[in-house]
Amino acid sequence: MTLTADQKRQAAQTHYAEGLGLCPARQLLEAISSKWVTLVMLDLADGALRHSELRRRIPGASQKMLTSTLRSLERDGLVTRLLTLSVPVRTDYELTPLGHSLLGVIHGMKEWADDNMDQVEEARGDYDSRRSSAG
Amino acid sequence: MTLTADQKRQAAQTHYAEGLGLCPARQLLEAISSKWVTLVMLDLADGALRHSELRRRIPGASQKMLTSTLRSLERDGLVTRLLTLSVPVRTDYELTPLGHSLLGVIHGMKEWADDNMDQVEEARGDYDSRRSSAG
DNA sequence: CTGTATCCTCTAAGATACTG
DNA sequence: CAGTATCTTAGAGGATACAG
Repeated sequence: MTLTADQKRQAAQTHYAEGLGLCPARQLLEAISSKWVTLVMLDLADGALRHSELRRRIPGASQKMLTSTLRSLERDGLVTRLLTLSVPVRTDYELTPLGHSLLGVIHGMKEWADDNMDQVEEARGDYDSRRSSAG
Repeated sequence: MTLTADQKRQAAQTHYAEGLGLCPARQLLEAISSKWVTLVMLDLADGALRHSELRRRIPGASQKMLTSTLRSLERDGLVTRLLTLSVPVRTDYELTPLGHSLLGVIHGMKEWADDNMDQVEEARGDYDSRRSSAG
């Protein structure tokens, strides 16, 4: 069978997008852009914390989201999980060396944001007002 | 009226999450984690490009996504759009100084990813095999 | 205390078709 | 060539209830 131009283009797009998913930088971006990842890592920067302590520090995260965030961090080798089988149970989370090194990148982003996001805000305001008025 | 403990907790979570949305670092993360943003910015690093040229370089992005990515970059003051009313029309996109400075952060992420994502990959493999086997 | 299972909502991303 | 409008879908995030 022959493909139409549209079908060929779409196949090329799909192929490219699949390759993109394997790109290291893309994977990193997807890992750290999930909503609570950076907050958890920043809280763990100074040492291990219990699950309940993390909940206290990040009240916006539901229990489910906190657990799933920690699971993916553990899976990625960025955080270790230490389970103590007492009554009641106790779990401690701690950054791995790899996690600590990633913290450097996160701080870089945070710094740029603190220095420049007000400019971005301003640009957004300008753009939006140009849109709504006589444009 | 009185609130249950659950209702109070949830109100606190909502309030916290709203504040989080205003955090500069969070906003930055949301801006650059959208799928095509970094690719577009990297392609514009060496100079202005036309819309059609960007499409050629990033075949995975549909026309709609490329346009909407460029719009949000323009709105954020990271990219300028120059429209030339010839026949056919021509538009050129170029990084602003602010956009160039953000490129530094992006390169930092890319570098960390190139250096360390193989370790992450390995950790994922280990974690998954531990899950599937005797655990 | 910590973690799982279920159900629900909202939106980013994509497919498609059309206009100046 | 560049852009817009509409429809659909997959998945992240959240609410709730339950379990070891």
